[in-house]
Amino acid sequence: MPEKSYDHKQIELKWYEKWAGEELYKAEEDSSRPKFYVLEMLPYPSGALHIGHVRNYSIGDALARYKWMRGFNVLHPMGWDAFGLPAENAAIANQRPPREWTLSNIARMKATHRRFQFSYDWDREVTTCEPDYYRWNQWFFLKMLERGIAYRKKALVNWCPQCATVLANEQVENVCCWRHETTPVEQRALEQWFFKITQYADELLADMAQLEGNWPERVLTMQRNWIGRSEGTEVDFGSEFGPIRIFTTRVDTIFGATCVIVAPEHPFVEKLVDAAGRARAKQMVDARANKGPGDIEKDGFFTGKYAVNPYSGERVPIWVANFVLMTYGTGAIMAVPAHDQRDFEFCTKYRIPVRPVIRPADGVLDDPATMKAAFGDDGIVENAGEFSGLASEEARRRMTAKAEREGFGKAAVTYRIKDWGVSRQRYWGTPIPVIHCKKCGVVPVPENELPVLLPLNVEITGKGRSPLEEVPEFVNVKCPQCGGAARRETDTMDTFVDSSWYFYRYCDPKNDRAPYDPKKIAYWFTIDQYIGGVEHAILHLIYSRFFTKMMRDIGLVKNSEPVKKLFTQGMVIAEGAKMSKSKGNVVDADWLADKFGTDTARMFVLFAGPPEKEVDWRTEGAEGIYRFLGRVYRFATRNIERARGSGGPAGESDKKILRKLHQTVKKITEDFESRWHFNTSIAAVMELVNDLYAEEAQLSSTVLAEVIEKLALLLGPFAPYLAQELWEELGKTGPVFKQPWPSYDAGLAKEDEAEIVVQVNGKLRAHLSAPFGTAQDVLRERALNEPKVQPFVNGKQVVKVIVVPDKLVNIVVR
RNA sequence: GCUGGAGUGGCGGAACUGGCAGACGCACGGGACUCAAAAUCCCGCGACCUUCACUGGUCAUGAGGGUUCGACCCCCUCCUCCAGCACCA
Repeated sequence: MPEKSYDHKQIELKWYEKWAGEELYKAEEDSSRPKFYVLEMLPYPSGALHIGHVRNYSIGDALARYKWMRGFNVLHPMGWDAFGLPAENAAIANQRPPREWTLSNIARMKATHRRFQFSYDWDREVTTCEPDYYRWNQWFFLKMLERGIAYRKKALVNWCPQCATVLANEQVENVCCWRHETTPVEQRALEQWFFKITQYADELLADMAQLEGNWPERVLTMQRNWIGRSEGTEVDFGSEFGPIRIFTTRVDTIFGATCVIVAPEHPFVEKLVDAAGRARAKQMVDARANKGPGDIEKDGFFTGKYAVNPYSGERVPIWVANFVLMTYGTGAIMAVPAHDQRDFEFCTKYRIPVRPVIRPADGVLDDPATMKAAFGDDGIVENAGEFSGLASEEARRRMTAKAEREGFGKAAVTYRIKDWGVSRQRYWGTPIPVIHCKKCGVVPVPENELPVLLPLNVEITGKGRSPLEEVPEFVNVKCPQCGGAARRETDTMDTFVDSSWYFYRYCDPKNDRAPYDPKKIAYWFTIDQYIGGVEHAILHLIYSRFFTKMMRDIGLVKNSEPVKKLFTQGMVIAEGAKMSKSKGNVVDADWLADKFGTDTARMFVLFAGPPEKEVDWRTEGAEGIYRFLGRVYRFATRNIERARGSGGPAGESDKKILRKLHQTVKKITEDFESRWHFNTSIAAVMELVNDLYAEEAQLSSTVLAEVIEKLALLLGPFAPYLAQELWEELGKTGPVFKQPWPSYDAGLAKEDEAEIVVQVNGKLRAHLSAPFGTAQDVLRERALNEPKVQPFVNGKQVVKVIVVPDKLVNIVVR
């Protein structure tokens, strides 16, 4: 029974070929609904694979295999595999585009767009550009257009000069493009397509209540901040040019308002100031657009005009200032320097009076002459006419009521979230299915003409116009309504549109009449467990919640939320930078899989740390995993003959190993059920194998057989190829991960005797072992008589002895 | 600035409910096997003190304080790092 050396290449290739094309995970609809797990692995048209995906994949894959072995019928929607497994779930694999189509497209994008990183062997089947997705994205777009959820308007939008495209607000980080972190975005006024996500702002917020506890708190916090709901009051300040409407959450402070400030982009600026003033305002807008990360100095000027406070009748100056945003509230504010820190800073700079009108419940009004900072808390309103003496909250209520009664204002809710700009001037992405006709206006492409596909003969110039504009066959069309000459829309959709609903398509991937059959969705949804990266907390995860609500309103789905439980794995960091698709840093994972095999690569990624934590990517430790797998393989192969025999000594070693084995099964089972800390699961298997090496010679055939079999099963989720190979070596057939997960015997896992720790004043002094359930006073006596304890107790007074049954004795002396 | 999260050996990380701090792995050192090397197998590996040695002890979980018989874990104050948001009225 010579051992075999571990040849990962030969093993993995063998099973790769055997499994190719097989539907290994096949979920069927049955009376007990299977679990629905989704890994965030998107069939982006641009979907390149990166290490973050590899990690995500490894976590989800191990988990899905485990669930599968537990008898859960897991729908595990992987159409392709990061580490060289064949398409494992043909049941859900997307219907692929014709191969030639895909390859020519890729070749073209590769050739013309160097920035675009491809890291994967495209000759293997990889989901890339999907006419299927285009079709249904377009279908949804038309439905949204009908309902006014998709609309077009001229708007100030974020423009990345490097990408030469428009970006959504969500894709702007630190005023720079998410793909070019040092390139500030510009503001441009362009005709753009939008999705009215603001219509769902309230619901997106309210429904978070049902996600509480099932989604990571930080994701919910981020979404809450992003939606940014605040309740307040809109108030019209009168002026000779008509009312200037401001928004405030603190109308109770309005008697302290000493000026009105409008944003430099505010439409009133035109009327309020002369050409010089307009130039100055323009300057402010530009300065803000070009500012780098960090603060800009507060800056403003007086317009020379005044507005009237409708509550007090007081005339206050109107200013223009750079810190007031056109994109929030009404684009105009009242400045209450005494009770808002920003206003305080601004007004002190320009010597605008500070007038306190709120005092703490048990204090007095601040003295403006000595104030160092604004008093921003609620309190008691003073010097406010009929409202004097009221608490802030009550004052707000009554003041708002008065505004409504007298028609100069109203209660209002403002959101930070803005409508989702989906227009992109990129080549890849779903073409927006509308036609512009001089006579008929915007005409939707008729449903039976979908999908509108991308032309292949394009040149990608990066010049700031969609490359599609340069393709006359694509652009010049007949108007579907009047038949006259018309132009096809050349903007393509943000790829986040694809990712907003792709998991619905998993449930019905071959449907060619609709994106999916609502009955199938009703069966599968809501997703039980979604696994993805934190980096999508506010992009993808808000968009897909919005899409679900939109689809529900169209009558396609019944659920209001797409995902019941969310798990966000930590990002992969390398040399201080996060690994992401847009940077194309993919080499390491491939290199790892190539050098040590996919089993080692997958297991190493899992061993690197707990999955919710960030990991610093370094490959030094991978050899340890490779060594470990080799140890397992050699142990199994050299003992396989012995394991087939019978009998042998049933000695101490047997007992010890059996106990360790059952403890290991218990530990890994628990890790899978609760924490998903696979790093400790793997450590546990390593411990078991270390013990096996120590006891190897003394083991009986029976125990060897049990141990090798369970080892194969335990390794199934982490190292599927090796596990399968061991399974075959054992003379068993069929895929190892279709075997039931091994059970453990709690009795066997238990130690014979409890090991009791003896402490003196909390310091460890001795160990003793005693049968489980030994009486407290017996433990107490034994501990006190322990020789190693004597020197610390002698000559001292024993004050107290604490006994924790089966665990510990602590002797307190003085 | 605000909101989350985290600080444990040379490194990644364990310690799950307040009960043996450093599991497991990497790196490193030593030994066995070998003509030799690789591979493999075995042993050691927080710091300091003590002992010829066996051993024994002290200090250690970012810093300081508190609660407790007992604190990496709970509470207070502070520091540092990471992430998200950042003039949101």
